[in-house]
Amino acid sequence: MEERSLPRAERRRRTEGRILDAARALFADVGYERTTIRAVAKAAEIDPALVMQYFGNKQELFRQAVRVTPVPEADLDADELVERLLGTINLKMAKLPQSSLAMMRSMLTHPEAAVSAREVLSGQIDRLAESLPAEDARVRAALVMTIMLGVTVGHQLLELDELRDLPHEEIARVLRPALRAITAPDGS
Amino acid sequence: MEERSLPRAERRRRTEGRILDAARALFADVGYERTTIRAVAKAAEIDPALVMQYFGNKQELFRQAVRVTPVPEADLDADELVERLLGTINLKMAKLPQSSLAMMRSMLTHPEAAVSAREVLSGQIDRLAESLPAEDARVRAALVMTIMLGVTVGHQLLELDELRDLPHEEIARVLRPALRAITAPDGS
DNA sequence: CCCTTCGCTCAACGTACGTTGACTCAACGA
DNA sequence: TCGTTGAGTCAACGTACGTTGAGCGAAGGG
Repeated sequence: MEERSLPRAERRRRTEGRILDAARALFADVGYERTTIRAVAKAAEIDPALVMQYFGNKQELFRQAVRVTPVPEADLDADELVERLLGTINLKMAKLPQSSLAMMRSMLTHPEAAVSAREVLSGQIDRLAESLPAEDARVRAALVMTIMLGVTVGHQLLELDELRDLPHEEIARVLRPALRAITAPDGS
Repeated sequence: MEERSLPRAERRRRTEGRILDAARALFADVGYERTTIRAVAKAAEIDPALVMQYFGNKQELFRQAVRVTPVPEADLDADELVERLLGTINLKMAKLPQSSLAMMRSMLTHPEAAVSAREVLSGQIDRLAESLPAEDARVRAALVMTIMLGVTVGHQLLELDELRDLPHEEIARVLRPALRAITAPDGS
């Protein structure tokens, strides 16, 4: 399959994909403000104006780039959810999805990214809180999620030397008792 | 003491103070990129050009605004350090220093803020690691600090509903066992 | 084969920003 | 009192950005 003269639909799909990939990479690396339409276009090897034709404006490009398809999960108990969370750190070592990194990178400085981040976190807090017995379940669930947020930020975005090249099992091993201490108040 | 006609030195001091206060507030609220010299000047009720005369450029203004005077602390053991950390959450309820919030708000999108954040965190990780017995002290210290980072981000910057108006004692109460689980590996 | 559709480029507009240089005027020192 | 210093203002420059509209050329349908 040569580069030129593909069916129109296919050609459109590929171009849109290249734009989204380039946008995700840049949003994840430098955040919303420092990512320019021009830079996205150059990375996707097209003209800046084409980005506008595809997505209308920068805001909408960001929206599409970070759109995360929520994975419907079966009912899990607290311990299983904690393991699932610790597993996402694993994922992170091999790179958390660019869309998530893009959202996290921008959540402190771009209002709409902040809204998305709050929504995603609240959703996960709700799900975790449901499987916690304590009456302060929401507080505990929120703290678990902010802990994961902080570790991910330090590890993936700030790239702290102390965590950078650490086998994910070790992070999980040290973190597990801490999360358990929150999810299982007085020893389960 | 009237507003006009103060001694020159005093007048200079006050103007510089107003600029720095305005800059800190804006950097803390919207981050480095969205904070404009013009907005800082308007908040300080002066001309934008005066900001340049005082600080040279935006980068240097940010540097001065977030400059944190590190408090030299006595030697503390791990438990005392954890309590100290939990206490800073207390401080946060009554507002963490604007300079710290400004740095945190910008750390994911402004390279120099990221460097500062890493330095501050590394310093605290070092200090905490010294008072931890385990051989993986640095990893444990790093995780404790990223946990505090995440809770602070969720609480102060993202302002998650679940944490927003929560008495700091409650956060500390739930968080304490988790931090202890990391600093005191197999029960101290 | 021709007309339409459409992916794509090119050149440009308007704006907001950081930054600069010339200027004003009151405080200051002799 | 007079010349100098320095705080503060004003108008403007250059630039980078998001965004737009006209146009080109190949694909697609009749």
